[in-house]
Amino acid sequence: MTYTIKDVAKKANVSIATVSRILNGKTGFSEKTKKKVLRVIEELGYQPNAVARGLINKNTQTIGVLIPTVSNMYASEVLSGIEKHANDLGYSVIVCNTGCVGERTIHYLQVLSERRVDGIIIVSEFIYEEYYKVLNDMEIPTVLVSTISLQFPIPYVKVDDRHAAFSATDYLIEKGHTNIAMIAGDARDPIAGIPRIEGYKSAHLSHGLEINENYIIDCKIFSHQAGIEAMEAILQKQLNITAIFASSDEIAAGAMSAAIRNGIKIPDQLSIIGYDNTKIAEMIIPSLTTVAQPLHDMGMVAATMLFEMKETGEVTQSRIMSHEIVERETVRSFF
Amino acid sequence: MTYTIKDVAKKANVSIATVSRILNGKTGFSEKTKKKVLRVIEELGYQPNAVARGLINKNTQTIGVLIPTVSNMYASEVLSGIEKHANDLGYSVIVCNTGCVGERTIHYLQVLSERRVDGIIIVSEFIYEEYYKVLNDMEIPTVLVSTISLQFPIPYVKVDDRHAAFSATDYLIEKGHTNIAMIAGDARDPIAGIPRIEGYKSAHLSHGLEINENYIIDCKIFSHQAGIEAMEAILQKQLNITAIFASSDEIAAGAMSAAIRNGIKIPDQLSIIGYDNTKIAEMIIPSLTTVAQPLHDMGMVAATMLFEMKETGEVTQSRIMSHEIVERETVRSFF
DNA sequence: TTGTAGGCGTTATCAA
DNA sequence: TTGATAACGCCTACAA
Repeated sequence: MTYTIKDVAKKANVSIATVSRILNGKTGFSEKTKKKVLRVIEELGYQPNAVARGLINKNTQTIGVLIPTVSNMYASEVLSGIEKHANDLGYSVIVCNTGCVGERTIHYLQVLSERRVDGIIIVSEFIYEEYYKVLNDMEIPTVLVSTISLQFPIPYVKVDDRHAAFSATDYLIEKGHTNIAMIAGDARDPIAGIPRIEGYKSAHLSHGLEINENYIIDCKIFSHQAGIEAMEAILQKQLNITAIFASSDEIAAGAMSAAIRNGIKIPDQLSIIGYDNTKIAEMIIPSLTTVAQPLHDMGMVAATMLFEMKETGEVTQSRIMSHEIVERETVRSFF
Repeated sequence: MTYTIKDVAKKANVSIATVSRILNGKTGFSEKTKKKVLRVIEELGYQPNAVARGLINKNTQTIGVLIPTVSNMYASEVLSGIEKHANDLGYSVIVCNTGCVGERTIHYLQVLSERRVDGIIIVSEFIYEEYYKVLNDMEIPTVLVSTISLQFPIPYVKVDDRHAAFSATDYLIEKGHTNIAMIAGDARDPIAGIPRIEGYKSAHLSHGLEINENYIIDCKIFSHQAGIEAMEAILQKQLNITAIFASSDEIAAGAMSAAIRNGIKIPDQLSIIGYDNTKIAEMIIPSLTTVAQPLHDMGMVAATMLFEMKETGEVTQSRIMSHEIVERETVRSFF
C-alpha cells in the first residue's frame, strides 16, 4: 500500500497543508503537531510522491544525459562523475544512449523534454542545427562535455584538444623523437579530430620540425580496431618513424597490439602516446603513456554548471579543464 | 514557451478531452477535427507533459537501475543492454551508482520509490534483508542481474557461475593442464565467489584431479590491481602451476601484467583464462581467452522480465543465460 | 462526435 | 498555528 499526504493528514488529525509544511521545512506549526505528524509518517511509511511534486513545482529534480555509447570507458567515466554530483544535490539522472551516429538524439531530446527534465548534458556529440532548434524550443539548460558548438551558444566543459595534442607531441619531441606519426581518429571531426591534428602540427612547427602529411593517418573512428588497421597501414607504408601519437587510448592499444604482433618492441623500437587516460591505459602491457583528461571531474563540473544555469537563468561560462601527461612505459627517451 | 493541452484545445476550438483522445489513439472524433488538432499541435510545437501523465496514470514509464560502479566495463555493458531495450519500449532509465560497498543503496531505493518508477533492476549487488524490506514495501517489480538472492523471491538473470567456472577449468584441463591455480576474486562472495570456486573444484573432481587449496588465491576484489597482487603472491609461493583461472577479466589482465613483468611468457610458460569477456579481453596482448557472459543481452532480458512482471503482476521466472568459452591467445595446449 | 467536470498528489495562497 | 481550496496538466467517466 502506498499512502498519500491525505492519509497522513487524516491519521494525524491535521490538514494536508500542515503535513506539507512539515515535510518541506516551512514554518507554521507547533512542535507538538510536528512530532505527531512525523510519527504518523513513520508509522505509515509514507513517501511523498515526486511526480506530483514535479507537476506543481515545475521541477523534476532530474537531468538527462546523452551519450553516444555508455559502454565505453571514456563515456562511462564521465557519466559516473555526472551522476555522483547530481545525486549529491538531489537530482536523478536519465541516461540516453544515442548510438554512434547520433541517430536517436532527436528522439531522446523529445523524450527528455516531455519528461520536463531540469537540464541536459550532451557528451561527445556534434550539435546539429536540428538539435539546437529543439534544445532552444525546450528552454532547458544544456551543457556540453567533450564537445563544443561553434554555431550555437551552448556552454561546454572540455580540455583544450589543440593544446593537449600539442603537449603530447611536444612531449615526444622533447624525448628526442623527430619522426612522429599521428593516428588521428576521424580527421574531419571538428571536435576531436581537427584540433588534435593542429596541435600535433604546431608542436612540430614550434620545434622547427617539418610536417609530413603522410605521417597523419586518418582512421575514421577512435576504436581499438581502427588502431590496429592504422598500424598495419603504417607498417605497410614503411614509414620511417620512431613514435606515434594516437588520438585515443583505444587506438593506441590497437596500434600497439598490431605493432607487437609484427615483432616491434615498444618502446624500444617504437614509442607511443595515447589520449584520454582511460583504465585501459594502465591495463595493457607495456602500460600506456597518455594525455589524461579529468573525465570524472568533467562530469562533475558539467553537472555543477547545469545547476548554476538553472539557478541564475543565464548561460554560464564554459570551462577548459587542464590535461596532463601521465608517464608510463610506452615512450622511450633518446637522452 | 511551453504549451499545455488547454492551449491546443483553445486554438483548435475543441475541448481538451478531444485533444486528449486524439493524442492517445482513442476513438471518438472525426477525421476532420483530428487533422485540425494535429495541425495546431504541430504549429504550437506542443509536447504532452509526461509528469502530469505519470500522475494520473500512475505509471511513469521509467525504470531505475542500481549498479555498484557504472564506470566499469562489465556494468556499463549491462546498462547499455537495459537502456536499449527499455528505450525501445518507451521507458527511460535512471542510473544509480551505489558505490562498491552499496552504501547508497537504501538511499537510492528510497529515491526511486518516491519517483514512482515502474521497475527496478539491481546489478551485481548482494540483497540484504534491509533492501528487501524496502523493496517489498514499495511493491515495485524488481529483477536482479548477475546476482541472486537465496533468501528472497526476486527473479534474476545471470549465467550459472558454477557451471561457467566448471567450463573454464575443464577447458584448461582438456588442454592438458593439471596444475591450475584460481584467482578467486572474493572467495566469500556468495554470488561471484563461492560458486566459481565450486565450479573450479568440480572440474578437478570430474577429471580425477586432486584439489590443492593452496592453489586458490582469494584476492578479495575483482580488480586489476588485485590480479597483480595475486600473481605476485603466486610467484612468491613458487606454485608449480601451468595455468590460472581468473574470476574476472580485470583480474586476469592484472595477473598477466605481473607475470609478464616477471619474465614469464604467456601462454608458453603460463596459461590463463578469464571471466566476463569484457572489451579488455581483446585489447590486451596476448588477447585473453575467457568465459563470455552475454552482458548486453542480460541487460535486455532483465528489462524484458521487468515489463513482463509489470504486465502480469506476477513474479517471472529467473533466466540462466548461457556462457561460452571465447578462445584467444592465452591458453596453451599440451597436445 | 463532442464537452463538462472530477480527480491524480502535491504546494501555496488565503482566511481564520 | 492552522485549514480550506485553488492550481499544476492531464485522463476519463458521464452527459449531451
